[in-house]
Amino acid sequence: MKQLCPRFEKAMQLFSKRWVGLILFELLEGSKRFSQMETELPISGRLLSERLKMLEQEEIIERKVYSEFPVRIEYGLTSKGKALEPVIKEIQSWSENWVTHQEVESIQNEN
Amino acid sequence: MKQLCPRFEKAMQLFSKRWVGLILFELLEGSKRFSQMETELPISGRLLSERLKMLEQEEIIERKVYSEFPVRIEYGLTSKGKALEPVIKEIQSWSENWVTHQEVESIQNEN
DNA sequence: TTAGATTAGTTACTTTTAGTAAGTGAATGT
DNA sequence: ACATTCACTTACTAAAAGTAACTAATCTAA
Repeated sequence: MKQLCPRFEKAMQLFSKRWVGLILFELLEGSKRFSQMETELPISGRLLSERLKMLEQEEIIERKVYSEFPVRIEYGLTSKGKALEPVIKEIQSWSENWVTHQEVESIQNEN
Repeated sequence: MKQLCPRFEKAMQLFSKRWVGLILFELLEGSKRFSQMETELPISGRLLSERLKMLEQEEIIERKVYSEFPVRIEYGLTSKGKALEPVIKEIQSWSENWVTHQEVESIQNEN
């Protein structure tokens, strides 16, 4: 097996985990709370928690605890995370140009 | 659940399938044969076959049969596939700037 | 004419990851 | 003391990925 590019492989390993793209898309709008993301994305608490933990470990997002009542925890992008904006924008732009109406329908019927 | 952007969701659904990114990376260099990709990527025949079939259905790649001996089958990008180049380039650029040496080591120890 | 080589897959099986739904714990308000 | 809210966990089932051995079609050489 050839070595391609280890950094690219690592990046793809991250990016190709389900929901990571949508989570980053959300967080590019600004910091969000757990429950807010759970509502806005078609992802369960279990996986959201798992992904946030992983993205925090990768230093792509950071977790901030506000000791209010009820407790408020906000997730936001680090500079490493913000640096992913062009990637998300390119995917967005491709999807607007190339993903057809039909394809969008079929994804919706699944839910 | 909010509606985010259905086209973006569809694109991410594609992109977040394991190996899709690496397959596209490979094909941006030019058309490739099945066995060549199997050698160059850390992916098994079973999944490579599955992904190529799916990408063909999505009209991102096309399959060309050359009736030689032994039979030659080449996979290449369509214009929809080539339009993904900026996405791949942005991921590549991010990975060069932000993926550390350590992270690259850890991925290699897994194999 | 049959045995071997070559490419592009497929099948059967195990392991890992994702999805669902119900439950937990800390902090507070009534 | 009891209910409420948020941010998760846990236990379980379903789907996807990984592995290895096998197949079908075509030609070539003995």
